[in-house]
Amino acid sequence: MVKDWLYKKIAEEFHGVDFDILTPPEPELGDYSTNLVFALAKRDKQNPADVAKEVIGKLSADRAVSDFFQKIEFAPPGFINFFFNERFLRDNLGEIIKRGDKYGASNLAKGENINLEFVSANPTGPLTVGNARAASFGDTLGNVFKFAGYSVTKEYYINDVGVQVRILGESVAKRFLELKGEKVIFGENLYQGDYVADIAREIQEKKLASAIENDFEALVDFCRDYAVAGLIKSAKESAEKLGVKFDNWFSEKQLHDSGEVKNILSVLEKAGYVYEKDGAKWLKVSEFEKTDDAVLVKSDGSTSYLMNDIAYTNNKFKRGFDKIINIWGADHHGDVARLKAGARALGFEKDKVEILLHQLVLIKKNDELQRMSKRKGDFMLLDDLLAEVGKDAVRFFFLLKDLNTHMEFDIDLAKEQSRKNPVFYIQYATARLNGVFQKYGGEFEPENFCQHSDLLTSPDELRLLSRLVRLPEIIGEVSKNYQVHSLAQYATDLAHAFHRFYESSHIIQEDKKLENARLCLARGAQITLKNTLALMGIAAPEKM
RNA sequence: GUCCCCAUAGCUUAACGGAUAAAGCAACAGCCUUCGAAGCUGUUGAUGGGGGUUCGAUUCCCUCUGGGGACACCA
Repeated sequence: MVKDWLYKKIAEEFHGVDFDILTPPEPELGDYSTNLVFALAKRDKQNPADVAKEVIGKLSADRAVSDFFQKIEFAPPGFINFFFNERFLRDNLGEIIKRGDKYGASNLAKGENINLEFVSANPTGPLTVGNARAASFGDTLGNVFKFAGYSVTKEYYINDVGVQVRILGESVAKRFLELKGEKVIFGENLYQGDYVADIAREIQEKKLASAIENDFEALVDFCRDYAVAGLIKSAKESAEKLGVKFDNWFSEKQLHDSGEVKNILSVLEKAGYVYEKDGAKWLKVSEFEKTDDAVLVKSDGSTSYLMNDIAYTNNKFKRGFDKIINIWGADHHGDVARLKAGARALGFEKDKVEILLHQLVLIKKNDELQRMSKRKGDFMLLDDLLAEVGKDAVRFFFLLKDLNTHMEFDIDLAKEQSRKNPVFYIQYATARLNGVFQKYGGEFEPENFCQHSDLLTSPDELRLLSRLVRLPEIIGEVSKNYQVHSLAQYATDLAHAFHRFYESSHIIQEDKKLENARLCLARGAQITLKNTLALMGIAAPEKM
């Protein structure tokens, strides 16, 4: 990656100074830029122009620098701008075509093993629109990790133990009894959604519970297990419709059955991080984080969510992961410090557990915001949205935005705007590219076609070439800063550069050498776009 | 009451502390006898209020206002 290379180069020449490699606001100003001169001028109390002259002189003398850049110039008040060497851009084009669907991939991470957990919605209802944000983001981040050379497991944690699923079981059981004509009190604390009654009807129609229908507790247990199994299956199907495939569905139940929860509790106790108060056992969170201590074992003897999650975290490390990353909704913000404290109490290093929070998706209805609540049965199903809008538009809609963006999801607006979703702007570029090669008809032969790439000299051709260089750099950055939306921004930028090229430069034409050169560029753009879209889990259609 | 997040163009969003704040949609004006006009070019238009730090602040700090979220022996 040129950007990293340039940074290291400058850092070598001028140590002890803080600087950054930036992208200039206008392409005309160059491909990279550095603010090094601001720092140097201040430190040495010198005029920026003089400092810049010296810096440029030093860098230009370096052969490797001039291989990458043909022009390096000072821009007041204190920037130095770098312009790609056209020869480098053409060489890079050859590299893209050679690497094909591997362009952008690297083994920088050397196989470091990451467990990426996301969505993990309680199996007490179907996936909703709110889950689509974490799903789109997590899946794409995982793809980027893999491309950057990490070994990644995408994981979904199933809370199939505890109060919530027990309430689900009770809800289904009562609907079941209702169907049999019994009068039941269906409290507000039960799950109100229609899907509960659907499951109950299924149980009745298949006569699955006839042996236990007079034993309420047994009925609840059965309904719970039956409903959870069905809802997990439905979550899998919904996720797959969104193009998300998890590598592992991890059941909380197995943590209890295997005795791991108890083991980890005693490990924590032996390490001295647990104390008793008010009949409960508490974790000394405050030894690690500026937060209150939290309960591990409730006074009724059952373990808390936190305790289970600490055992789960331990289980992940036991499976050999070097790093674990959880993507949680912002409503779990308060739990971040507690889980991290638990991991550290077990002796895991601070930065081995990372938790990314995304702001919640709010549903707007009748001009009123409301959180989607599974309990109240008040939500929009992911499946319904996908049926209306389509996978690609849904994914891109979420991927364009920073995780900290608070989103108001107006369903009618989403439907209306789906037609002008920016994803089609990008997909239209892939369709146009396909059209070009179809029109050309012949085989694409890189050896012959790309030997004329020095004919690519127009501003639009060079701009497109310089965009293509960026993909490996974006992937490297996203794999470190998790700013997945910059990949989506890049895709838009790339499509724009292509559309401009396409409009200004006719590809199929009389001059066969120029035609070859432009076909070569078109192929490079096609590969880069396809790879970018593939990372986002979005199709690159040949026709629209 | 305490803590976290957010406020940028009419709308949805970008901008590792850097240059004239960038895109899409909407509006307006142009561009199809050649590869797909779902495109291209141009115009209008924005950093919630007040302080501070800095050579430089949308970005960092304080404060006010307005929104979202969390403050359980629920998960």
